[in-house]
Amino acid sequence: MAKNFFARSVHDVAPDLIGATFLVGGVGGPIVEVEAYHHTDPAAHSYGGQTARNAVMFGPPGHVYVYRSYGIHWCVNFVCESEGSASAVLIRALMPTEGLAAMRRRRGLDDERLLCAGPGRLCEALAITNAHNGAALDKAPFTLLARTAPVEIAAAPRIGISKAVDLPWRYGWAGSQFLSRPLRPKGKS
DNA sequence: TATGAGATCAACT
DNA sequence: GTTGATCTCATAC
Repeated sequence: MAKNFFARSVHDVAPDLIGATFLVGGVGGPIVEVEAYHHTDPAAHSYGGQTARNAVMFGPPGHVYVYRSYGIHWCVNFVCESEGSASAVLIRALMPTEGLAAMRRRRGLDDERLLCAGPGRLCEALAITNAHNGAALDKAPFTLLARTAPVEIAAAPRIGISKAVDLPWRYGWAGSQFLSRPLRPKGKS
């Protein structure tokens, strides 16, 4: 995947990541769910300026920002358009297709649908830790392949945040069985 | 099925 | 000292 893929607005990059194949050490699959964050967004880590934790978000695009959430989980972001804007895309879920045995072993689960349905789960399945923080996406152990077929993308409000809750900056593969939550913003079945 | 609390740590105030 | 871009398990309908 071209490096300048990430040298664009998060709102262009985020939808384009849906359907792109993300592998760590050959383990992973097509991304089905992401969320966009940039520094003008009160819910973003980069909101309010650079700190020790979010320094990677202020660095060059095409890199990985990893942080610990709730003391337990790791979450991965892809850094975008760094030109003073410090934005990133949170990878929330993907469809497990490569290295299923490794993912099942790491997660201690059989249910394919739950292997990568959520940021913390995804990181555990792909063995992502803060050791990867700041690493470049175009180098080992990472592999990122642009989607080859068009996909139906839906936007919805983000999850698990307390600020800017209504901003529809969560993007997902419509109808996928591997989302952390169904995408329909309103209404039920 | 639905709701609620606990786990556990690094960064921030 | 407080707070999360979360997940899992237990208990209650």
